[in-house]
Amino acid sequence: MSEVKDISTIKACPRQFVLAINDTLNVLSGKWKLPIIASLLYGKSRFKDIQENIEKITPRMLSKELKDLEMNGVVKRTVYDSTPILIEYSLTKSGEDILKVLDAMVDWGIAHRTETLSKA
Amino acid sequence: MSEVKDISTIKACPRQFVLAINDTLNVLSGKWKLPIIASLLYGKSRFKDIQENIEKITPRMLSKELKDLEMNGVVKRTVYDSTPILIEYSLTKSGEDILKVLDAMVDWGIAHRTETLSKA
DNA sequence: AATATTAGTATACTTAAGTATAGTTAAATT
DNA sequence: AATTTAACTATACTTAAGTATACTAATATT
Repeated sequence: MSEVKDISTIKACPRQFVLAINDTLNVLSGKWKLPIIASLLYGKSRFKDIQENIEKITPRMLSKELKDLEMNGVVKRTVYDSTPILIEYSLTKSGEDILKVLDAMVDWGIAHRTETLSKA
Repeated sequence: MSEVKDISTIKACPRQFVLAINDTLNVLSGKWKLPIIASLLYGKSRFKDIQENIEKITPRMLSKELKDLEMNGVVKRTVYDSTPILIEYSLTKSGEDILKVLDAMVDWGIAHRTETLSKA
């Protein structure tokens, strides 16, 4: 019934794959990262813009998450030395490329809903 | 410098896309879901097997997460009415298909590391 | 001169996620 | 008859994630 697998016959998932997946999940998980990235996918914008775009996010969370994303190389913060000073956030190349992951997620999510509904 | 966009000109992300992405993130987020899914990708197995496969997971967490994944249609729990009773966990079709999402994540994660290293 | 705006920070708090440890039921083995 | 194994559950606890509210510094507007 249950085939007993010898541990040595099991292909291990290469460590770098695991790391890569975790990196990706890190960038996407939490309550606000996705809304922020989505907001930036429509173009660079300022703190206030993003805050108004995302209902109910507090400046504390927005600030924290932007810093986080910046540290992870997903978001770029540019300070324009004009008066008044202007600060703009934008996605890096990697940040834009994450759209491919989101596409895969949309596909799976939709297929999954179809799949589970057909069995309900 | 910063182009002011009229809100009405911004394409909104279709609601179903957002839902789909959130469904997907839900299935993957948290400390243990991915290890559990990875473990099941190598074949159906029993509670004890998974527990031994995943170092440091407590039975409480494994139980909780398996229930969660089952409720979300990703994992299937089969009870064999043998003596002793045998319980096996496996991935559903959807559960297996999530590999495509993981592939996209691996690709992004690796490209992202390359990208950020080249700039460091 | 008083008020508003941008881009945040500070402090205290609540809720959610995960951990530690022990216990349960039923049958199997010694 | 006592111990072990499988598949969990229960209770209490800790840590991480997110919220609420107020505040600040620098400039701009009225």
